[in-house]
Amino acid sequence: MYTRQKDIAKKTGFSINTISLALRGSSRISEETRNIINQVAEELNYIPNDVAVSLVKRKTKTIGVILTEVANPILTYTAQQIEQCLAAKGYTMVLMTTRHNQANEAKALDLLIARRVDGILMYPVMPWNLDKIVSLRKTNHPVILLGFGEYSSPVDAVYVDKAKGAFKAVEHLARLGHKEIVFINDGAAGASEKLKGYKAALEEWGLRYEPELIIKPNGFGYENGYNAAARIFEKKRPTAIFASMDYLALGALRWCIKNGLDVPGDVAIVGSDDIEAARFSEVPLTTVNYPVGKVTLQATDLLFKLLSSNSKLDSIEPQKIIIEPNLVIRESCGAKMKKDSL
Amino acid sequence: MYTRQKDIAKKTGFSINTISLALRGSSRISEETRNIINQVAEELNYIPNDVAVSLVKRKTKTIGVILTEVANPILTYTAQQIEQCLAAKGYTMVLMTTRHNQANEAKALDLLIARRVDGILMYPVMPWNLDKIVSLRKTNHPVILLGFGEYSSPVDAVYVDKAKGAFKAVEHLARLGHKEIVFINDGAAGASEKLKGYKAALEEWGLRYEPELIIKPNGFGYENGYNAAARIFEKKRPTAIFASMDYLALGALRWCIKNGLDVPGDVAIVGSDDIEAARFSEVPLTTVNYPVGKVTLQATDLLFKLLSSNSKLDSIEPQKIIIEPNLVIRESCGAKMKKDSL
DNA sequence: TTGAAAGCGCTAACAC
DNA sequence: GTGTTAGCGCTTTCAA
Repeated sequence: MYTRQKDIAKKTGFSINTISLALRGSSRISEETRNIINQVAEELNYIPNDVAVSLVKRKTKTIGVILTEVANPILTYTAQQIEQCLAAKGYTMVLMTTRHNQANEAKALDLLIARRVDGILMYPVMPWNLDKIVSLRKTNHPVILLGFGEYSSPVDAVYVDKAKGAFKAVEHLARLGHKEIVFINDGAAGASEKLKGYKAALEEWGLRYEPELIIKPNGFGYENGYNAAARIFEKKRPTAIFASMDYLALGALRWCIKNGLDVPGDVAIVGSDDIEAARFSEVPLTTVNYPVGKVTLQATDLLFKLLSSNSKLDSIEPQKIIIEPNLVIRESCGAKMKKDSL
Repeated sequence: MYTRQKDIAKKTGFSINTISLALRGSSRISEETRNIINQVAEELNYIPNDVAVSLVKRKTKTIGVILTEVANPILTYTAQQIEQCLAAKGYTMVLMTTRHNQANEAKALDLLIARRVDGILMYPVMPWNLDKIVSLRKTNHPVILLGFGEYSSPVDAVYVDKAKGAFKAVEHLARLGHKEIVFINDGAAGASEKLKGYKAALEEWGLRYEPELIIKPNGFGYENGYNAAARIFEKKRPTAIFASMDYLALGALRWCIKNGLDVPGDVAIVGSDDIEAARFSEVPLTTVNYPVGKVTLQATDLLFKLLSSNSKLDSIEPQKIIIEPNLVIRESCGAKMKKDSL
């Protein structure tokens, strides 16, 4: 079915070894024979067998990428960026998703190791339970963790400083003069850090922290944000809302408008993540972004650094790279005029 | 670094072959020795080397997936679905993106073939230039094309009937009483089929086809839809708009609202693709969906059918599977009352 | 400049 | 039941 070097050898009369060298452009082979060999290879439609190469080289030029899902636009974009980075270096990506299930994650890791990927980039399901990753590191398997929050275990990781993001959002609102800033905080990974940032910003601006202003939605969706807003305005009249996810913010935005509140006139809203829908909502949403590009770039860089180092992983200190998010200012916070947009 | 079967053999005193069989649970090996071997394997932390297995079995249990990009939500979702389907069958996915560039596509194909993937699923960059795929098929490489439009070449493919989708959209508008239905039609793959569907629906409802109602935007984005709407209303007062992509529809929607037109009261709007933003727009968008689940399921099914058939690909007729899209009715067309939603 | 031999880690066919 | 041998397609010494 496939042409092998052996076939070219037979046809040209050279040894397999010569074929192998010639095809790889070795200067140890005379140009003349190299030409002959290349030509015959072409004729026979020779396609190298990377599987065999991987076996002898003990390198697959493949990186495993494990995501919790890919519906999340941030992860989607991450996957895309990673693929590009890897392709540029001649590497290939095996993509697996865990659907937030730890058993799937374990299976994925095992499979990737069995396939002998050279390294792994992953968003862990449970950022607080990283034993497996730690032990993989001990057996010299490079795994870089990406993420939304801090990792305390001794692992290599690149993540976004969520506390800083929340701080920036709340500070921005405080600077605009808001005194009562609601925080719709989902319970997902990073929730406590976001809260930390929220509190820090309040303190910085001399505002009192009021627990009633913290509201926990019943989920991560649009509807949950809508309902959360309904709950808030039942008893309070805050002038600003910061939400830990854009969908929550968008849901709250919808509730406000539906109930005759002007955004940002009556209430300013800031979300988190900068998903696409944030840009196209009825009032374009100001939001804390997640710098996907930086994260993936740093992560792949770190990975390749580990791959090219010839010392044992065990002898290298785990590295943590922290990325700072930025505030994307649109209309929903009142800092920018409506006229600017379409 | 890695434990090999040889190491287990040495430690237990059995031959490599016995180890191999035992680890695969062969009944030819006595339970006793199997237990011993498994235990030692565990002790030594044995992890099979799939690369070696692939080499001898001439099967990699890997499927290559080539997408034009992954930012497009449809493709994202596709990638996710495919990964799931493949994982369920013990297959793994190598994902590559072409960024709509034919050279990248060719490179990706070559690489995947060199890696000896068992099959390929792909969204081609140029649906009308499929020579490479055709010749791959001749050399027994199963490639299933997914897509947005028809493929005329002799290839295996699963695609959505765009003409039917356009027909459904326009018919719906006609049924609601609209006489002047604008068609914002991007020039991408499938444009002519969509036009066919548009015309067919008009004819079915006894409406005249007016070329001035067909408008070609200057791109695929939100702004292009906005500008297209501006151009339309300069000279016409249509009551309905059908757009070949949701972004175009969303942009048109924004223009209408900004210019004091009520949607759907004054003008009804229908988009295509059912991207997420369609659900969360200021007026939730009625749109023709793209049944990703069905497409991927059929595509993987077809692929596995080809993989399990032991006759040469050349002797099997190329198969084309056509999927019919559905109309997702929301508020922007006026068929559903606003009260229903948040 | 080219070739011979060994080996990457595993499975398969056959023998015992 | 278990071992022996050969081989998957390639690279890598080492020799000529």
